[in-house]
Amino acid sequence: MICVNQYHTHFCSEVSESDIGNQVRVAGWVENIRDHGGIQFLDLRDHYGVVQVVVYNEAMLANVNRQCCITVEGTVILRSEDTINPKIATGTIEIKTNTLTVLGKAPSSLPFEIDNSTNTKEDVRLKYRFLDLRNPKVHKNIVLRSQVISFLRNKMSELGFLDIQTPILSASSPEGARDYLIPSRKHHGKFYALPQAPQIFKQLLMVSGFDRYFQVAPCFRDEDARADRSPGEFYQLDFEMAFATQEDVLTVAEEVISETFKRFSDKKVSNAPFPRIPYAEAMLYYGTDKPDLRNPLKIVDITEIFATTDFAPFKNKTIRAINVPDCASKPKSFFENMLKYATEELEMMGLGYIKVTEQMEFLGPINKFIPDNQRENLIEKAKLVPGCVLYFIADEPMVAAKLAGQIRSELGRRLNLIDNSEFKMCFVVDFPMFEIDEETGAYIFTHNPFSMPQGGLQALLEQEPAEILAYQYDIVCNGVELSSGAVRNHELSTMIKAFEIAGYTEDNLKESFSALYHAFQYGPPPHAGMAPGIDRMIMLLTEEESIREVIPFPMNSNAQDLLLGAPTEITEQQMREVHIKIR
RNA sequence: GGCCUAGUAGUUCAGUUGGUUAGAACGCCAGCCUGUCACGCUGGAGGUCGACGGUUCGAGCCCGUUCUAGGUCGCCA
Repeated sequence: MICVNQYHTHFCSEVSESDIGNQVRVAGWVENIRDHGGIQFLDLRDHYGVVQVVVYNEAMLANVNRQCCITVEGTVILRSEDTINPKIATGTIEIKTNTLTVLGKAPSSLPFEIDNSTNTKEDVRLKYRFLDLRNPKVHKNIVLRSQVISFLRNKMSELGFLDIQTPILSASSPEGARDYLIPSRKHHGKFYALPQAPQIFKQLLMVSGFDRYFQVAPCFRDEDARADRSPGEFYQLDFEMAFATQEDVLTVAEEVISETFKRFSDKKVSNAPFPRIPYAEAMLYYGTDKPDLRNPLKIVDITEIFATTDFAPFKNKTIRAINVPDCASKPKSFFENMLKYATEELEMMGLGYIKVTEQMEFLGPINKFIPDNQRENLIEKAKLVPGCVLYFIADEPMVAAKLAGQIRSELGRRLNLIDNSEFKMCFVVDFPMFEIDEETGAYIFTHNPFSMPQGGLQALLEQEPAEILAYQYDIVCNGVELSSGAVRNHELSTMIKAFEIAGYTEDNLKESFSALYHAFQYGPPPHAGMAPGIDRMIMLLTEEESIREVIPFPMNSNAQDLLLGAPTEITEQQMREVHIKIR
């Protein structure tokens, strides 16, 4: 693979015992210099690896600093037994330098230690990202990213999907995130927008008769960053299938996702088929729509046990409970700390619990509020066994569900119940189509106005909107939402009705989504798709906590590119051309 | 926009109750060193303690304002 030229005959990683006695040339960056007086050792690193270079003439190192770029010509020699370095792949040999040429100088003082760059303040790293990326650990993440994307592309092609590019300069969409806008020069006062996702275009491709589409799609959203959310732009494996059901999409997704995770990780990965968990069950058992299935704890609803209670915190509340096995013997501090977490972090009024003794007696202040005629029922419902602890969470229905979910996660963390050596996947399905806006009391789309309601037009006509489910699904890995997708609503009449429920007229629809509205009059096929987030996948594979660790040139959390300085000011002339004035 | 945390040497950090000349490690510079691989040894340079204002005899430390960064809530159909 190497291109033999004046710079190198071998990559640093390639020089081996089979080259002993031969003249070789290697090129790379000086990682370290150890000067012993009369003899100097250089660690020379390129993209592929590291090799030790020996210099017997100090004058050769006149302009050589760490991280400068050099090429070295020399003889490969075997290291003596006692000087072998088992820590590096080329540790049995070294290169005795004949000539050393500096190809690119570097200053003697660097902004940070390359080896340790990941511990440096992020703004400094990002300003010198080109140096940060020389850190083997950071470098490796980008290599992995490339390999994962290449694997995904091959896999999708293998499954018959066509890689089709959709426009980057596109139109602003009325729903969803804030758009990145680009002023038009030729059309005074008008703007392009960068796509938040290729949603409309991929649906149009389905109408165009392409059966299976995919794209490693850049998506742009002008929203604030999070540790796992890049500001500005991110990549999705966007795909869509014509004449497809929800199951068809899930089958493709679980094959692609499980194979990718297996290929690029040593961890145990869920085999297909992944569990399909209805949204309502996810909220009940896990208290979240992105359950971490590595956590064995499950939430149970015991509202009926306390139906007649006078205990004020439980009265007329939804009550959820979490059975924690082998927990009764935990020290007092464990329970105190959990209470502290509940009251301080979650702002709960309290966190009741009972301990179950060997004799199946209940200990704890909540005990006296459990009606005697419900004790057997509670044991059965919550599957109580000797030595377990049952935590109680009482509140309004949705609040109780979410708090129970947070308590469940925290218990999992504190009790080390999470097996970090596996990737556990699931699909969360059957999301509700509509929800009630807390401020206005009106129905709004829960997720996506393009989803097909389960039961179609008839359901929209006959059912209570809050009861209607959508063919809408998420893929979740270890509690991280990897993507969402849906069977799309391709029937204009159904779409009109759905928009009507959400308070929009047919004219609104026609105006906001004119392309779809127009195209769907010309024989749209049923279609469905999904868009797993590629950056998130790579984060999971590399176990990085920040998405910026897996993006070559990320923006900082304030949406600035510290290398190029974006966003930058532009000239008066540029502004005039696009008819923009800054106030 | 709200909240939390942080900001001290090039980097990572320590800095006691407010009290002498603000320290350490790594890096850098000079010297010594022919087998190191986190080389070693000796010496040295390097600081607007984020900024501004206040309290005080005296502020890195206390108070106020502000800026920057990271996290988080809102937001992300």
